[in-house]
Amino acid sequence: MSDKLTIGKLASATGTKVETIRYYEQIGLLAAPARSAGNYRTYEGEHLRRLSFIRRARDLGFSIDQVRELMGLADRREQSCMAVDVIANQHRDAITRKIADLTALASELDALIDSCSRNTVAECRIIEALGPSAEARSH
Amino acid sequence: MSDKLTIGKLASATGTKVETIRYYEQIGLLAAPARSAGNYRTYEGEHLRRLSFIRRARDLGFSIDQVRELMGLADRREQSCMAVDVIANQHRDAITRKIADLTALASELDALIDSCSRNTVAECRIIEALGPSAEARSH
DNA sequence: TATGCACCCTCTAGTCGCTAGAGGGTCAAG
DNA sequence: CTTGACCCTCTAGCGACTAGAGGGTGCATA
Repeated sequence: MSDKLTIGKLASATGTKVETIRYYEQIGLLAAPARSAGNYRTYEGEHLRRLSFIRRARDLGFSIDQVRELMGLADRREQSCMAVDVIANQHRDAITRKIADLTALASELDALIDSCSRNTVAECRIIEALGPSAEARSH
Repeated sequence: MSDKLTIGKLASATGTKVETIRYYEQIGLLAAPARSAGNYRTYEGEHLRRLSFIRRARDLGFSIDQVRELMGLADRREQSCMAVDVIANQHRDAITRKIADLTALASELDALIDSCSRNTVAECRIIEALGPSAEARSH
């Protein structure tokens, strides 16, 4: 029933690497826990909750700074949900842009790949396509 | 008619920052050019062609190491195009995976955002959703 | 009791692809 | 001859870790 955890236990409970937990402590994202007689970190249930929050937000692609902001909001519970909503929406917009960029990239690459007809490199259309553009050559 | 360029000219001709060009030289991606009497880098047409190639490949999302590999292949022109095709396809696959991940992320975020009904943070579903998972709580 | 082994500690440096800044030198125009 | 745009090197910083050196701790087993 004890909720004391070594760093290794906390790591496997949250799917985080041990080094990453120490890193989060170092940058002040996760509070430094008490130490045992042998100088081992001893984590409590609250640390587990915080780290779970951090990991989940990180998995959703929030930056460390955004996570910090979200945790600050979560702690001041009287305040409006709107600030949280704003952060989530900003992040959603960034993801939308990224997907669009990657999709455009993918079709460019597809065109390139289609044009490769297993010739020697001298005739390789991919290499050609990556070369200097026609305008650059015309000067 | 001279094709000698200062680093600034090369930068604006290729849409690269001056610092980035020096960085490419430092990591051995772009050959070091001759120097003028005043120790300025003096680039030739070949440098322009190489840097254009690099920029284009980087814009398509190839890593520096992939660019290095592609340039090596482009130089051995008698050899089969297939190695180039392989690199391009690996990269295409990585992009496909990234798009899938981001799309899944986007719908998770959408669900989160929908559930936020502008209440106080105490009832905020986004913060809840980011908290420790049900399994973690049940232990 | 000794020994082995998994785990923990700190500290430092490396990853990737640049970017920024300090502190200077060069060059061409006015 | 001065101004200002450009160039030089060197070093450190970004984000978010990751890896390694060189050591200490804790527990089980022979």
